Amino acid sequence: MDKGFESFQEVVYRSGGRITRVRRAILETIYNMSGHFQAEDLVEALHERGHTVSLTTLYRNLPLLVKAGIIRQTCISEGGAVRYERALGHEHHDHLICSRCGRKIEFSYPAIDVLQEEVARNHGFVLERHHLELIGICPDCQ
Amino acid sequence: MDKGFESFQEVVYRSGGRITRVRRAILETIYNMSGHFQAEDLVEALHERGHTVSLTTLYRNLPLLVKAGIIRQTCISEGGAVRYERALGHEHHDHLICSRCGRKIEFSYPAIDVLQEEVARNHGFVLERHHLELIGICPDCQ
DNA sequence: GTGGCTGCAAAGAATTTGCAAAGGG
DNA sequence: CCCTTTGCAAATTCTTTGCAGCCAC
Repeated sequence: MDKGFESFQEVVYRSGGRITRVRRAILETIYNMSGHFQAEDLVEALHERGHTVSLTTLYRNLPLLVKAGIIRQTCISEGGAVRYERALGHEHHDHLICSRCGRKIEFSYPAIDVLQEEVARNHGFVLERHHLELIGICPDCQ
Repeated sequence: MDKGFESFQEVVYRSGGRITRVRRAILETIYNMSGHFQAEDLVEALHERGHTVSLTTLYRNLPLLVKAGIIRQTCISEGGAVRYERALGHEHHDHLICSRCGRKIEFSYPAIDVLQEEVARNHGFVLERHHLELIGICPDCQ
């Protein structure tokens, strides 16, 4: 819980920034977000919790939140806005996505990660992260 | 070569459309594209080959080209425009991306595909396609 | 010929930037 | 107190739509 605040604080201070009421509110609201969200969803969630934050401010803070490891961008290919998901306390995972109903299932499969490391090593890369998205038809839609 | 024309023609006709000079030009230009490109790159390439095609028309044709399997959307997470790559005569592959210099390396690793099939099966999904992106630091940037 | 296609200009959606006022340390 | 942050409005960027004329079949 506090872990996120500290790393955010560190990122902010290190870039000459300050911890403000708005930033605290954003952080707190993100802790209570689940699933994928875009900038506008987050503003809405903030409003529901009684905080008034503009979209502009949010857009300015998102990069800091990513850098602090509080959220991460997802690679879900749905046209339009950039999607994020909580990263803190939410292990890395990949997605199975139904192309008919859009249902998203999170999974992780260590054996795949091992092979990815292998590919990276073969090319001399030091792997930082990955995005894997499996698109298909879910049982209900078949 | 002609294979692409035929499948495009089929998609166009099946939706009550017509094969026009502009569509032929787009198709021909895509055959000569390499790597990733966005709508604007394609218009430029068309101009260089002496064809005048508007961005509007291109945007209207991209979905048809995707449906015909001529191009596919890539999942490269760089903010901004949607990226495509040639699909025809260009086997499915995944990407290794350097987070420092942006270099992109294509690879394919059948063993990973096998495991992906396994994951999908475990969840009752029928797999249609996938996107895999490995982000790390390339040998030159280390 | 008729109905789809094209280009232009204008509308839209998501994100960014300029600026003056508010607020953190 | 100084300098960052904020919110508003306006600007940008990418994409979509409306409409009149053009063109494929």
